[in-house]
Amino acid sequence: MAHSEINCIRHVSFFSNLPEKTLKRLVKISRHRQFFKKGDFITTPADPKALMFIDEGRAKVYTLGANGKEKLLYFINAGTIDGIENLFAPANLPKYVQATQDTWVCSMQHDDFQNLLKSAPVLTLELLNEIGSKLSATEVSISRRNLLEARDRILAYFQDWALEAGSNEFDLPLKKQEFASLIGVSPETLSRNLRTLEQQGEIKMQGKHITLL
DNA sequence: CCATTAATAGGCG
DNA sequence: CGCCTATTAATGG
Repeated sequence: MAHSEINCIRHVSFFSNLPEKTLKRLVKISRHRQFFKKGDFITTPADPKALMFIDEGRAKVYTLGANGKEKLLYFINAGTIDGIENLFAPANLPKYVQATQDTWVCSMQHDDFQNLLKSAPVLTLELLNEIGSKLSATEVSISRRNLLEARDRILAYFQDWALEAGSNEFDLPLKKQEFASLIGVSPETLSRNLRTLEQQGEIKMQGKHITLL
């Protein structure tokens, strides 16, 4: 199926409610369907990218910890955007975005985007809302890492995913390895905690299929 | 199938 | 809890 530039923009929840006129202007300043194969870096500290969104595929966003190990920050999936924060602070923490499967991204240059913001108040408002929700998501993530024990961090994520799935049963949306990195713990520790949780009757687990009890 | 990657187990600091 | 290593499971070609 051919790539529709306007639909590509519209699929981004952040943009979907904008008037047609604004969408067209967004299309105009966008670079479309840039391909990255699995494992490719979409963004590195040396090559920071503009505001971008995933048209198709999936990528992980991470920084490096003191020991050089990667610390997973979050995933970006089809229809989500990333890089908003760069509009305000060009140089922030070293960030890597790496495709975890074949991925197509569309992107915009910050300058172009900012110019557009000046003449599109609705877009500006949407942008603020997006930033707000991202900020609170980040706060949740940080507080979980700092305040909760590994065991409770795991359960916190499980509860989120159960809510998303609308069921007590769901599949892990990532590899356990990646989950471990996300909650700031080694794969071994995650594995041990999962086993403990199972023994305590908190969860049931068959591979990636989790049941919250 | 074989080869590679992911997950688990156990020992130890 | 992290790091290391061994073993087993899952995955991909």
